[in-house]
Amino acid sequence: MPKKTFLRLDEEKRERVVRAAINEFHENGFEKAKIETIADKAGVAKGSIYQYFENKKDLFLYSVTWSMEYFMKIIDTHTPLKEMDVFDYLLKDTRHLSDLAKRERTMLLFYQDIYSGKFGELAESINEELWKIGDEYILRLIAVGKNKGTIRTDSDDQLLLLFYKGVTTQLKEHIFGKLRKNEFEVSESMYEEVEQTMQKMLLLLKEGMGC
Amino acid sequence: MPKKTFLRLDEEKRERVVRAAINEFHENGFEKAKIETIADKAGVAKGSIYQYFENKKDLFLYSVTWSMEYFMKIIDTHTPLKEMDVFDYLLKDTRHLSDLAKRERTMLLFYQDIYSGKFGELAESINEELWKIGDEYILRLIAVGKNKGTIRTDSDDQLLLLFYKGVTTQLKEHIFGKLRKNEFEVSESMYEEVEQTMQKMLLLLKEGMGC
Amino acid sequence: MPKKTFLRLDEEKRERVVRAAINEFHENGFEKAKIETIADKAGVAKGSIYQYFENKKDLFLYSVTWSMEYFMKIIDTHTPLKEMDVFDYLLKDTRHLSDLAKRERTMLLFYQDIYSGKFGELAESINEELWKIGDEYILRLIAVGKNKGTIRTDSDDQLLLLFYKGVTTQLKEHIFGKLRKNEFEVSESMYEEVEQTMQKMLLLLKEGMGC
Amino acid sequence: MPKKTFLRLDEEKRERVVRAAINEFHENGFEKAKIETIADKAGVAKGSIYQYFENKKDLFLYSVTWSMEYFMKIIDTHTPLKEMDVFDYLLKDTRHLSDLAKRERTMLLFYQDIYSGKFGELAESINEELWKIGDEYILRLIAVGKNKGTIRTDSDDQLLLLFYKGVTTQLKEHIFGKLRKNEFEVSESMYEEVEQTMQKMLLLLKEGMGC
DNA sequence: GATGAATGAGTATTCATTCAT
DNA sequence: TATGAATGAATACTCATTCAT
Repeated sequence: MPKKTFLRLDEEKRERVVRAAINEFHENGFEKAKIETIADKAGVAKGSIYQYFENKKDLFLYSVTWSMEYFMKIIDTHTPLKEMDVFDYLLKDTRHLSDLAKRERTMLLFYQDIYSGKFGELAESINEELWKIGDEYILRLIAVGKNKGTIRTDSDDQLLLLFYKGVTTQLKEHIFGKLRKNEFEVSESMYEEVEQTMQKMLLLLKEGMGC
Repeated sequence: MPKKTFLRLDEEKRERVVRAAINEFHENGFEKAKIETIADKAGVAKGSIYQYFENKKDLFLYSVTWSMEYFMKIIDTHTPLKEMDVFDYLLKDTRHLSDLAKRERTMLLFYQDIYSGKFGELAESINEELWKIGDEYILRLIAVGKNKGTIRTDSDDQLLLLFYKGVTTQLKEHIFGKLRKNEFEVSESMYEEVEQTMQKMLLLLKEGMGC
Repeated sequence: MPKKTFLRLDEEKRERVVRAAINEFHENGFEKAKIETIADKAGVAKGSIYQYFENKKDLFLYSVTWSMEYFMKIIDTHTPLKEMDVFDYLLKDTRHLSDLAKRERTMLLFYQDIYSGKFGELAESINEELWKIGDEYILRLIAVGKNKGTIRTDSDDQLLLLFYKGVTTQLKEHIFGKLRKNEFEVSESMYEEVEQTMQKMLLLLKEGMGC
Repeated sequence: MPKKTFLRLDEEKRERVVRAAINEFHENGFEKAKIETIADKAGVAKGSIYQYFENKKDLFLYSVTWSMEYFMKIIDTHTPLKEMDVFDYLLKDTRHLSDLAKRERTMLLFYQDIYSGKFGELAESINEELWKIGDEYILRLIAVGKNKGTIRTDSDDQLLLLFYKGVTTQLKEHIFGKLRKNEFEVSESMYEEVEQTMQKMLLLLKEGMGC
């Protein structure tokens, strides 16, 4: 809900402002984030921020929305929905992560903050919607898998979703943690290691850990 | 790292203070939590808090430690480590959750806040340790499982840990969410539903989702 | 002291701007009155206001002057100075009040604000002049009355002025208060009541309250 | 509605704070009055003001109440209600004004600000009560006068009240204006002049201006 | 040890005014 | 001339922390 003034600004400036906000919110959290710092980072006057947004919270909420839409667009581009396998999707999606992490590190970290509930009730409403969208996407993949015969049909979709999300979320966080440790510089050896982990995890996902 | 003064206090008062702190930190987050409110909730003077702890952060850190130790004790009591199966452990652990949720709701919610990274870098150091302890516990269970032949041996322990944690974490959150919705009042029918979900998830954990 | 630009505007626009200003200043006082709101109310751009007036104060001062001149014109029209009796004047003037209150409520309220000193030193200079003009008017009526023999001659004019103003001001405020309570809808019965109050007050003015 | 903290303070400090507030509010009006300045004038820290009062408005309202009660007390002391004549009351009251003006100039000016409606809706509720109390006082005097036969009985009390207030208010303002011009230094000659004005006005009050 | 009054650094927000288009 | 985006000075209010009693 930015003000009209903000919407009339040219794209470049708008992006500068939002990225500055995202950066500050990620670094300091909502409470400690300073509007002045955001303004400085964006190269505008403090007062201008208030011509663009109602208040700090408004700016924050917009930043959340913006970053989410940003990723949606990217994901849409890279993972053409139709007829994909859940398992392939995982591979593609996870591989894509390291690319993104390099180019849009801060935004990705911010996204993680939101996702992990760091901002608490602040981002809650938006966050819930985010979850729903993601869930529906996966549910469709599951349906496809059942049809194709790659996914067991004796388990209901919601449960499979839970299972899938649990495993993949953990995997992504694991990989992301590794990237962070290397400051997002991916060496060849590490790339292979990650690739192997993914493959193995995929196996567990398919076959389970029992015997 | 409370001051000596605090340690000399009688148990009951100490607990009152910590619980007040936990309550406030959970409700408002670190930044917005007010020392005065904590003091009021605990029925002591604001100044007294500063005779017990160095500062707000100190009190927070102690609250984190305290709540973790509190749960450790309980878990230790309820799940005697030796010779247990990972899968049985999951059932026991998860069932135990609803009991706890009723008796120690706030503290459990606080624990979740910590675990989910809501307090960011603040609780990080402590959090990491927590993770390690939990991980080691599960790793031992995995080793036991491999020995007994209930867990596949062609996957390395770290990967199995990742897999196990992903699934169980998600499951616990799912169940916890349900409890929260019902304001932690567990009906018989709901109990059965949860029980079933657990059983099914256990199956997926063992056999995987593929076919 | 508006700028030339303002004076070149067509009458209608000028009036729109001043009335918007009067409205805003009456509703919120000088400090809290917002230039932007005035601009909006007048249907012009905020920047335009600064092309018309030096600053907020300038606009305010002009609004004061404008409203005063507005009333002067009306009073002049309705109460032809010559040869009128002070007492008749009071009746005419007071009766006129309810008419005005209906047509130009806000402006009248604004006028009252000025008169009662609500704007403090801001309107002081202008206010003083206003007083002088009003006083001279009444002094002339008093002189006429003394000549005609309707006013006692053993009291000096300044004192009589003081006396007259005290009584009439109070009366007007009383009547105005009544009007306001009825939201300026004058019923027949109320009209008569007011009329009687005026007549009785007139008697006291003439004969005093002693016996 | 000051906070408990304020009420626990010793009298001297409380008075220092209120007087500082009155001073600042009178000099700059509500909007432009600075809490920091008030704190400085009172010799306390800015933050302390907020331990004493909820906010600026709270402090203001208390200042109004305080000053009104202050004058009530004084008036009560100086003008023993019983059996006094309205006309004598006027003389006593008015004479008393110059005394007060010297000793408690600022507070008297503040009182005038309130009375004249300078603070608008802010002081309205309190102001109305003030009016009522004052009115009742005078109404009683009028009743006494009618009984004694010093006041005409063919006019109803409310009207007489209106009349009396109109004249006396004007007179007081006139005298106060003179005092202000002389910076509240009363010379002997001026004293006599004022005394005469009062006597003459009293005559008009009794006998009216007609003949 | 307990208390709660005192302190002041820190910050979100407002809005008159300027100025480029 | 009209517009509305940009600016930053100004200020109420919060709250962790200190300290005298």
